[in-house]
Order: sequence, then structure tokens, then C-alpha cells
Amino acid sequence: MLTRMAHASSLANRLDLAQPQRSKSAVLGIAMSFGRDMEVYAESEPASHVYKVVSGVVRISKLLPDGRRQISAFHTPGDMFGFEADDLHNASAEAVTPVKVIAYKWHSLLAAGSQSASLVRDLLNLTMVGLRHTQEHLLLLGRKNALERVSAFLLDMDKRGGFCPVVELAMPRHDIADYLGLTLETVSRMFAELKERGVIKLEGARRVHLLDKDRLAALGA
Amino acid sequence: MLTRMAHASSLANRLDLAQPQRSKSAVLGIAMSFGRDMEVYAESEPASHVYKVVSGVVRISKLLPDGRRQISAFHTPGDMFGFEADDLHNASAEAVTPVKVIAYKWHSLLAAGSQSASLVRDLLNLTMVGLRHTQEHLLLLGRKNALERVSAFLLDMDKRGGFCPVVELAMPRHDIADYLGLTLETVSRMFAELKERGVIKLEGARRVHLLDKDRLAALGA
DNA sequence: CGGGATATTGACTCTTATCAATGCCCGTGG
DNA sequence: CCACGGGCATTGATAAGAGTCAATATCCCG
Repeated sequence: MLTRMAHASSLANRLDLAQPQRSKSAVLGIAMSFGRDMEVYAESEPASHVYKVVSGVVRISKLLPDGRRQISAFHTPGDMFGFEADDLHNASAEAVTPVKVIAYKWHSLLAAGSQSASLVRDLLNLTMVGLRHTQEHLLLLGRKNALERVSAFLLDMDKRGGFCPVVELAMPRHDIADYLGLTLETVSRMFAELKERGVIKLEGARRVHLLDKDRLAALGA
Repeated sequence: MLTRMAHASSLANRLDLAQPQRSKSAVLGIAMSFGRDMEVYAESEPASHVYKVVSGVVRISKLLPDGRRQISAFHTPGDMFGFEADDLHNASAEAVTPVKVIAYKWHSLLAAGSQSASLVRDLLNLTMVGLRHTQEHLLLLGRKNALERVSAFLLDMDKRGGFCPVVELAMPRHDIADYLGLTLETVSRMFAELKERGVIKLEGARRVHLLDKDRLAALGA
């Protein structure tokens, strides 16, 4: 049981170093770049590859016919995304900032996996980590109020940034709103509220000083 | 690629038939029963097993310290649940109705998986299907209004019940509300609204006739 | 330095939550 | 078999939180 987490990060390394001539289970990825707001893949497009973020930030989102959008995740360097239960992507992936990724053919990963059981176990682990994150986000969307959502968001961004007291937000308010199930105006007001309470300090719209992480954590539930 | 879905259901069969003496990759499960509202496992309890529903309905939920609850899924016969990214369950599982399940040691599954790569691939597929469902639910919680949520819920229940025009709801209004991120009063009002519009007919609180599935689908988005 | 996109702030509305009263099943026991 | 009781569910009145629309303000980026 204790070995489960350990596997989660080893896949990225394995793929990093992969060279076709090295071993039977090696998988070669191809590097790709995307400009801001460019589409890595679209919803309902064939899901032939999975991706690893090298640099930049990627958002995964779904759209309703009338344009309402829900962002399910932001992916930062080291994250993998694009795993799908069937042959079509059921969400789209776009570059929030200029992005570099490595694309791996899903077919090749599975082929390599039939040689090495641990590679498939790594894929399983990555997917289970994604599921855990998504379930946590369900609780946020279903049961937390606006201030709690924004607080939780800032804490999450902080964690990804390595707990530095200054968080750089890669995305505009509109993306934050669509991630948190709010409007951009409400996100803005909650930032103002947190500023008011002395929990954060804003330096421009994108740079946030977390002055009191304990209080933020108390709010973020 | 087309083989991915096919694997999803084969795991259940493989486990059903499993007998320790039959093959190296067989996995033996143990049958368990739970009365209404009994706990199959609790949040933050060690995650030693995964489960398959034999009969009844199971709810997966997370609680906030102040008692707010979010149900992430209802599991019906044939579904498997209890997959976790780490060693502890990050949600609890409870019987909505009297329930029979088969419990499989996670450790045994992985051990069997090291012999048979396809078993781990089946587990991967089940997890990806769960992820897809959860992302769909994110869109519902983040961006749909009360009427759309209830309509989508009824359509989902209909699908599980095999598209029979009469849906039997196994769970009380409170559980529906906690699944849809609403209050039980709002769920009740939306049922009344759908009844008003001639889209459904109620026969007691738990039996719903879907009179116009097309209109329901238009609402459920 | 200027201009367009992005963000903030304000006034008002609307959906859903909250609080409260009533009604309806269903199972139980007389 | 019927009456009773207790959970569930429905319905109503009101309030609160977030959304909408609109007017600045600010920040980058060229």
C-alpha cells in the first residue's frame, strides 16, 4: 500500500528519459508548443495522445451549448493530462500562458505497458490522483461559499508554487471564476474582501501576497 | 484505441469468476452486507479494499467540519468503488439501501496485476470512467441551475435503470440535494416545477414517471 | 505615453437558502 | 383492520448571497 504514492511521480521520470533504443518499454514523446489561448485539444476530438506539461499552465474545460464554461483543472509543469475513458476527449485543453508540452501516443504507452506492469500502475496512480483532486473540487463547487472558494484557490496556488509567500496567478479573473463556479465580479469582490481583512495583499491583479495563511486555511475549509 | 472501453466491463467478470486455484491472476473477494445508512468505510480510514456492488445503492460523500456534505456518486449493482490515490479513503461510503458488496484486497489486485497487465489496465479504465463522471458533475455543480441539475439527475437515474419510463429513486430528497449541491426544499420545488410543466409525474415521493424525456434532456443540458 | 484589455466597484435583481408550518406516507401496534 | 405516530416531503414567506448590468479604474504592452 505504501508504494502507491511513490509510483505516481516515477512515470514522469521514466518518460523523460525514454529513448527508443534504450529498452523495450521506453516511450518516445514529441515536444510541442502552444501560444496563449491556443487549443492543445478540443472536446470530442479523438484522444490519441496524453501530455506532460514542461512549462506554462494548461486549463481543462467543458462548455455548455450556451457558452457557460467550467474549468476542471489547471495543470502546471510536471503534470500530465489528457487521459480519457473512451476514444474522444470529453473536455478541451488550452494554454493559459505560452506552453510547452510533450505528447505521448496513448497507444504506445499501453504497448509499453504490456511489457512493464509498473508503467500501467503509474498511469493508474496518476488517474487516481486526478480523481481525488476532482472529488475535492466537487465539494468546493457544491458546498462552499464564494469566500471559501477563493481562499481554497489561493492556498492551492500557493502549494503548487512551493509555499512561497507571494503567489503569481497565471490566469485572468475570468478563468479563476470559471474554475470556482463564480462570476469574475464575485472573484474580484472576494479578493477585495480578503484584502480588507488583511489576509492578502495585491500587487497588480496577478501577484498576491499571502499575509496570513492560517486565516486563509481557516476560510478555505 | 477501440479496445479501451471493452476492457472496462471485463474486470467485473474476471473478479466474479475468480477462484484462487483457477489461475495465477485470480483474485478472491469476500461478500459483505450493510444495512441502510451503515458505513462501508469512513473518510481517512485506511484504504485496504475496493468494492463491487452486488445489490442496493451506495453513496460516496465528503463532509465539511460544520456538517455540509457533498455526495460525489451513487453506485448501483455492477459498479466498483473505493479506489484511492493514497493509503487512506478520502471520502466515505455508506449504504443508501440495504447493500451487498464484494470486497477485494487492493494489495491482492495489484499482485495479480503484476502477472496480468490487462487487469491493471481494467482498473485504469474503471478509474478513468469515474474521472469522466466526476468532471461531468463538476460542470453540473459549477454552472447549471437547480432545474437543470434535477433534470440531469433524473436522466442519469433513468439511464442506470435501463431507460424504463418509471424511475425508482433509491434515495431520499436530502441525498439528492447533497448530490446536486442544493437544499432538499429546492429539489422538492424543482420536482413540483417539472410536474407543473407536464414533464414528469410523481407517484409517491420515490417513483417518478418520465413523461417527456426529450424535454427533460433539453433542460438537463 | 497611449490605448485596449483586464479588473474593480456600485446599484440593483434574481435565484436559491433558510425558517417554519403543514401534509402525506408507511409501518407498527392495538 | 384501522388508528396512530414518526420520519419524509411539500409548500409558503422571507432573507441572503451571488449574478447582472453598467460605469470607471488600472495595468500592461506596444
